[in-house]
Amino acid sequence: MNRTKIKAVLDSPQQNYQACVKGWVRTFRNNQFIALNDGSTINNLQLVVDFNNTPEETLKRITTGACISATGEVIASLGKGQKYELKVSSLEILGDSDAEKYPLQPKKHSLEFLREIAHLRFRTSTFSAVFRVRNTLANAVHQFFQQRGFVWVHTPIITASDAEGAGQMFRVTTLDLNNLPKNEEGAIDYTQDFFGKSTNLTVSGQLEGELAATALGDIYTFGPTFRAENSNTTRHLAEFWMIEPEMAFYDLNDNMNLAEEMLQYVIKEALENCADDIAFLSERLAEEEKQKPQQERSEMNLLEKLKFCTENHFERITYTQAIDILRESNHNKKKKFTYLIDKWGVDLQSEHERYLVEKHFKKPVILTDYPKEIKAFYMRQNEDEKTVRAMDVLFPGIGEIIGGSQREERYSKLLQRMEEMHIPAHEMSWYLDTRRFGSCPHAGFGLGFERLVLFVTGMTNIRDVIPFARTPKNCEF
RNA sequence: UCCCUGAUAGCUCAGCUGGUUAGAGCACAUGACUGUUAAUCAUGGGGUCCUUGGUUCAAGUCCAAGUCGGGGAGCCA
Repeated sequence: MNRTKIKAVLDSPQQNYQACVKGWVRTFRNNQFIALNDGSTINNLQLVVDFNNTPEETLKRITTGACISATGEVIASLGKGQKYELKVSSLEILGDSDAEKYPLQPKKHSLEFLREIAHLRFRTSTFSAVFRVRNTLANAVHQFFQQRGFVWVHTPIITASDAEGAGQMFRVTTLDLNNLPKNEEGAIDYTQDFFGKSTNLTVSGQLEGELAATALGDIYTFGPTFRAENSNTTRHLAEFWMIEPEMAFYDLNDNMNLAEEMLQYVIKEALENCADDIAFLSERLAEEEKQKPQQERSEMNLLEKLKFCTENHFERITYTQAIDILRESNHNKKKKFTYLIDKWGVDLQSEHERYLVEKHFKKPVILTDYPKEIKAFYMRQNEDEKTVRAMDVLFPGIGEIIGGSQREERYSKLLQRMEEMHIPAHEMSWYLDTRRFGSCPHAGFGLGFERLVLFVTGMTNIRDVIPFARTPKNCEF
């Protein structure tokens, strides 16, 4: 008999038919009730075993974690708590699980403990839900861009350019680290390395994305990105996935519209396609928040928060307006900020971003037109000569989820800015060629995929939304 | 990297101003029960108290260094 997925059994209006299911035992109650999960849905199928006519040896092998195959009739459940159950007529143990050694128990485990057994945490309700949502979001990102005629471009993972200035990079080499070749000056001789030069893992596909956008029009990248920063936070990974759209003929306004539309689209897709998972995660988060003092609990639950985001426009304000709001806030006047806002030009700390998003506007906020001193060289300079056409999308609980800008398309302005910021222009002639030949206004942004998954799943540590997290001092599995 | 904080049974945790044989719930094993929902009841086994060094008659408990975890900050997506 062909195997039926548990999701299909539970979703079907049919009953009183024969079916074969396969999956992993979550718990075995009362010597007759198996809660079986096969990953197709967060919901378990209850199997009812006739223990009087089942060998003692078989019953003993039905343990938490064991993999089994069961055939029988799907009937309306006699007990409460589930619609259907499978009355088992034949049962086979496909893989035993030594109950004494299997680390997962039918009880709540801490996320910290599960992180240490990341190879098994897929088998928990929480993590299977998280990774189904992650999949749906990834798929929705592609759908969104493909529907609009964007071209998915595969930018390189190994790069030779170290001029992007976006933080520490991981070195890529085949040189023998115990016996490094030296040149006449005593420095490492990279001409003997695999690529004949010093190479690193990419920190961003943006610059290559711009090359493609100034020919294909609208493009996006979606791939792994690497930062060797010694960041120990709930929002940073050394290896993460980034989505970077880049659009010819877009200005900052178009850029903001696209960012907002995209976020709302993918959240909606998750709400529609992962309703059970998100309902479970919403409940999980509410339970977790019960431990917190009243003041720190969020006003909306996860489900409400997600719906709110899809139904309301994001607030759009300039850096200058944000500074005014912050400076005039009671929070600032009562000196509750660790870093008080006194003058224009300072970079915003996360406490300020959180205040704007979580206290003042209580919704996602897009901040634009930052002082040029605190932003990257490639952002388009405004007429005021002080600010650049940058945008940061800030989300409650997450902070910056998107960073982007309209790009500086004017060759001389770009070159001047690179000189001021000590970016070696001679190493980036390939990038400057886009401005030298048929330059055009364009814009783009970078979306941290895991931060999006964090927001939609309501998880609070980024290490829990990627299967195998890479962080400083941690590269297990 | 900086600040705060933690590490005791497979898991979650208690263990007071240092003191004799380190506890609980869950898990596991055995038995009972059999329409359960993290099933229930009884009994039982289970410990490198993170590591190293120090103080002391005596250290799970105090001190120092280290390792790893958690929260916050910086960097950013």
